[in-house]
Amino acid sequence: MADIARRPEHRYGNRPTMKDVAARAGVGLKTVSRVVNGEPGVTPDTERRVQEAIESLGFRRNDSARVLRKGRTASVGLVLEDLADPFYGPLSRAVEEVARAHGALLINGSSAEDPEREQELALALCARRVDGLIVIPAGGDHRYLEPEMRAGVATVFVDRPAGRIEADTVLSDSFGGARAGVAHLIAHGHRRIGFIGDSPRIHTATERLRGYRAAMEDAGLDVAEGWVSLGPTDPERVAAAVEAMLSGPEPVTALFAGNNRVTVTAVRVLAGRERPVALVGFDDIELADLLGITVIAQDAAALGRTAAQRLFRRLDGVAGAPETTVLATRLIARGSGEIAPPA
Amino acid sequence: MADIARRPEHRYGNRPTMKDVAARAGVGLKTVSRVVNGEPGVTPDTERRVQEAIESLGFRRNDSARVLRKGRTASVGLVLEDLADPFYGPLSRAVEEVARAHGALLINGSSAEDPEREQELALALCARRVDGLIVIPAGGDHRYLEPEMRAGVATVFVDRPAGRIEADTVLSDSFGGARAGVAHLIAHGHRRIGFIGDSPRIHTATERLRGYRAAMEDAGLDVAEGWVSLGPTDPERVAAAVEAMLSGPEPVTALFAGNNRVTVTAVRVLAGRERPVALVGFDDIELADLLGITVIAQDAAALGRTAAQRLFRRLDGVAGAPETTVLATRLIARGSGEIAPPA
DNA sequence: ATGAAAGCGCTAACAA
DNA sequence: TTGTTAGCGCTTTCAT
Repeated sequence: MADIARRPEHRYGNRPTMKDVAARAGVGLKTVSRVVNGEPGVTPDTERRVQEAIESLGFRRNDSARVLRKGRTASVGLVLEDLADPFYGPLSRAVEEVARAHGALLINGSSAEDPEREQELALALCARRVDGLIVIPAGGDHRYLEPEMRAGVATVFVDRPAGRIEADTVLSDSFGGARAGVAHLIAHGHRRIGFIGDSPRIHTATERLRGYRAAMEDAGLDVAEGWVSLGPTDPERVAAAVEAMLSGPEPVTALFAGNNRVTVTAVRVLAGRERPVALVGFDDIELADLLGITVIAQDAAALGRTAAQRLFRRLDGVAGAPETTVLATRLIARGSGEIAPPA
Repeated sequence: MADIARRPEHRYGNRPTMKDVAARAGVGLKTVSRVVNGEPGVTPDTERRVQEAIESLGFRRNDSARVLRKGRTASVGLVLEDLADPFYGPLSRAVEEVARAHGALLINGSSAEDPEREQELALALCARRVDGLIVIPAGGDHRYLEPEMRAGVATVFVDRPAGRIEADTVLSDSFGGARAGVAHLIAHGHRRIGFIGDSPRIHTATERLRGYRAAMEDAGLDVAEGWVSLGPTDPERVAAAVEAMLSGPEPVTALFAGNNRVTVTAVRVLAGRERPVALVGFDDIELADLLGITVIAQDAAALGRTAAQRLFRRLDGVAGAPETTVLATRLIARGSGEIAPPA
């Protein structure tokens, strides 16, 4: 049986095809196709024979071939930063639900905040001919997607705007949210307020910083050197930044945390101090209510849902210039943001 | 130009194919294929001409067609319960990382704890000829996957075992973890301990209940009626269950929470009470350290990583009987589990 | 080094 | 009602 050993790798584990089913049922290929796809024009008797052949052979239609022929994959791609981040889980789930309502599957990938990996992922998804692409940008230049978009890949950017390219976009109001959060601290009597945010490469980080500065300026307050710290959001860096702002001759009496990771670390550091420090964080966190953390909440699911709806509207043929939607944020006062400065 | 209007829907937005590139570059189709795939046997000059044609046309290889021909999709499917659940985010991310290391993309779908939806999703993924499938079971009968597995779809079950079918499986030690958690409460003096868990349809829920009963029995303690409550984990149901166990003539002095959602609700309810009640929860939660919640932690990422590694080992041709791996859990004492019962 | 032809498994278009 | 033919865009095989 030498030929068995020499047989080429069984494709798909050597699964039966419509041709096999047709042979087994003693009908034509197209008849099988009709039965499999529930198309009319098959007598009940023929249909039964085909069904039997399908079951005895364990046939399942190969959607790869179908896709090739039909030209639509019924799948959309989502490139996000990190699926393990509690902010992106609900976002992804919301996209999935909309996709499902449109009969599409979701393929997602994490860029790990690496622009090259973002590009690699997005292009791999395009090569698989996803019908549409939702991208949470890691990089600042998305011209690499221009040929794809021109070729008909519907694309929507979420959470952060696209770089150097015009495209549909859905954002949260980072500027307005941060401004409101800082104004809230000011309203509670604070004058020396620190801002700790993500790397300035990230659009939301700079927008939130802009909101902070606007609120300070609105109140006629100066921002001293050392009150602003942007950078990676690993616990070590953030903890050091918090400590620095709380030490020295003119320590801040309140902190604005630029995102969920920063907030968590800030809460941990502040928990170990005797003198209370006010805190408002961007993004809501699980159990924040129990810890009394005041936050600027954005609705991750709404972000995903809105983006996916925009995507499918485009796929349904709605043309027109790219649109940007900005979703409002919401201040939730829970205690930490209402602590008064020391007298 | 009537024919333009009558042209069929442009496939893939009418993208250029290798044939187009070949015509443009004045070479044969196969030469383009060689350049695109970096195969040898092309002179630098020819290669340059092909590259130019590729760029000017905005060509990108259609992986759908490639897949059809090659028989491998370089993608794996993951069917989980809900991507928005903080437990599954890290699990999914871990699977993705392993897949990426093997050059594969991850397609994931949420079953929403609905067995029919699980099946629908899993079979849709099979129809797309994913190379492998990782399933977190929602249903209790996976015989529907038998033909697929026989046909060569590598399949691994995670977090909960497969129903009525033999398959590779990766689990956390729910029984042992719960037993250790309840023993911990007993060691701190509790005799009346309540258990609130997920629906008995879910394997981990019954396993954890079994662990609870074992620990009680080990200590020679009876389990009174009303101390055990299994069911949906929505906040209303859980809150009612907690209240019920804390009222009446013989209220429990400690609670074991069967999963992260139950723990969160339990903490909220207990926070509103004056008399302290001890609590140990299954699954770690963000900020649990700050709230002093004692938990039995399982490593979601390790679960995903282990399952994915098993999957790719199978895809690499490692045969053999299905194996079940059980990962250990870890008790993290933070205070809530060390509260003594009222004297 | 290069290309022509066959075919992956399916659907669209058109017979019969 | 049913079947036949011709591709979808690519890779494989085998010539040249």
